[in-house]
Amino acid sequence: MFRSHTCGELRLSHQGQTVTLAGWVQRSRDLGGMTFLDLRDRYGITQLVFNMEINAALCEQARKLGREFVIQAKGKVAERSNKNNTIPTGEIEIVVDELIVLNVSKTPPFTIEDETDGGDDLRMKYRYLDLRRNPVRNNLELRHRMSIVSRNYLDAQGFMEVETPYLIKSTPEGARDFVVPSRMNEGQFYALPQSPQTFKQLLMVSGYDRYYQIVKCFRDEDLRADRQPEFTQIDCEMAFVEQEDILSTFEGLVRHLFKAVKGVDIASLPRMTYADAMKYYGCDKPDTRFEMRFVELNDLVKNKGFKVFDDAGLVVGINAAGAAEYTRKQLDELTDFVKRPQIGATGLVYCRYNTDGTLKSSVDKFYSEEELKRWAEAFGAKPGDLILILAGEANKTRKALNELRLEMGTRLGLRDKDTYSCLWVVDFPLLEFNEDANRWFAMHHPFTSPKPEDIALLESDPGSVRANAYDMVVNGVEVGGGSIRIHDRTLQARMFELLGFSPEQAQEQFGFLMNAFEFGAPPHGGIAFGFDRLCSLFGGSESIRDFIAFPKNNSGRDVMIDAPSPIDQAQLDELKIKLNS
RNA sequence: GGUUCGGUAGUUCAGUUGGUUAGAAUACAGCACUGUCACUGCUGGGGUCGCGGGUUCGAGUCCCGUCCGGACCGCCA
Repeated sequence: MFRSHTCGELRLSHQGQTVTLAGWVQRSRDLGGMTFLDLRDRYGITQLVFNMEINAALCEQARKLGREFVIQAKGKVAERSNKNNTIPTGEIEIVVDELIVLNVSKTPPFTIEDETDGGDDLRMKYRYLDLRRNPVRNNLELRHRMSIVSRNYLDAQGFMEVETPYLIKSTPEGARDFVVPSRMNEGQFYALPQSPQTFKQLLMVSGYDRYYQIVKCFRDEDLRADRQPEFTQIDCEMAFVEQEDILSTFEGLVRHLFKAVKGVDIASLPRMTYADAMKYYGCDKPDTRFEMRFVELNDLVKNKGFKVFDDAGLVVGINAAGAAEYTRKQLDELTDFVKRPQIGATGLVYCRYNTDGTLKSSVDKFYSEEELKRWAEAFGAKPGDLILILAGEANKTRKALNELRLEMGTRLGLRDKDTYSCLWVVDFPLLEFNEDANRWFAMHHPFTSPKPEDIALLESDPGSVRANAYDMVVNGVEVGGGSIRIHDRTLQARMFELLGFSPEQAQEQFGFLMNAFEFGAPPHGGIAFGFDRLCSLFGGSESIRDFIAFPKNNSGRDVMIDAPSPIDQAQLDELKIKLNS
């Protein structure tokens, strides 16, 4: 062994012991007559000391060591005369009498410190150096804990981890597939799974009635801070269950994770229907750390001569409690915020409830103080509050107000990252109509079952059919989602028909699943959690990249290994692939 | 596909109305220093101002294009 101890474990109780440590040179402090050297590994930092009077040659050797040299040092644990109570090993140091350089290092392009001087770009290029830094390592350690705790919980609940293939079949629904050419089957391609969806359903048919897998999934879509082309899911499926069984089982998982990893007790998760989420928060993943619910004003504001409101499909607002002191400048900022093309509102109406009880609005030319008072009542506003109102086409306006609500929540400090508000959003629509393609698409996926009481509507009004589908939302982040599946071949075939598949196409794409359903498929359903997102949420970060050892950048590139990259003509030839550019 | 912000020393950044030899901090190298722990002090080296074109007597600075990176919209069953 290269070491008897790690750099994080020696204490005063080890005083006098001869130890051998190995690690990286964090920093040296050369005082002339003596040299101090901080030795670092995954576990901590231990100070080595070299003294010119005791061993001049060794001291000279130590002075030559550069940052990130890998060394092995043997010596005696000694009590420090000047202790450093900022680190756990600060009471001791190693009086070194043998020093071996295991490897030299070039000067790293950025400092390997908690507060590094390196920018994101550079740190990604040298990710293996970035991973030496404490903040990044802590994130990966958190991820490790999360995966262990999840596995233990699911194992204790009788779930069995089964691996499913990565080289599978491309399917038309959903995200764009990553494809892999098959050398042995000329002109044919595998696809990487967007999720193990069909396989886990087949496992239910096989009788593995509690399945899980912590598994990579692949979607070839544009990226975001919380989206990578390859990401990890905690993928689960259960047989002989109803929606309620799934919700309680996986509510249990998340509460257990919060308790075991963060020491946080989470109350039983409230439920909100999709319809309510859209009506009161303007999105299907509301951040419920704060209220500020939407209040619709159509009845109060129409036909008073204000054209913007009269012409609007929906007039809806929020009450920013305690924000009445907002200045003209701040209100203009908010107006600019909602008018940005990404948000798309045409303007912002405010109504300030002054602390003296008077009301002041940007539209008080059209509305009397009496009417404004009624607005305030509708919002439950109190003196000192600020009402913000948007108007326009209903869906667009809700979406814009959702952004404004989140912005106000941030500005008013209502989105503390150490506060957790979890809920289930349930009763999602089964289908949504896509104008461009002029057909219905499954909102969750084509295997999601409709609510039994809504099945008749499939024929008359497909858009109003609710699904047995649910999302878990924490602090405005969709951390997981799932559904009760269709296990009946006839209903599944009807779904494919609604989605515009001919029976032949359905058979070709999903025949394996529908055929399986003819051999005794049990009722089943499941859920998948976005593991990277869950980790970033627990770690208090917006970006999932911080919790992935080797992430991709905004354009899906790995800048460290420089992938993707062209391949040799010989490889293309072997695959019978001809590039047309 | 679109919007927006950025690219200047190894690194993080500053750089005035377009005007002298492009600066600071940090890192690095050298010297001095026996209790430091962001050691300290002194000295030094270090620049294709992303790239290409244009305007101008003169461009890091203005214009056009392009490449790279970040955030976002579309997209993400």
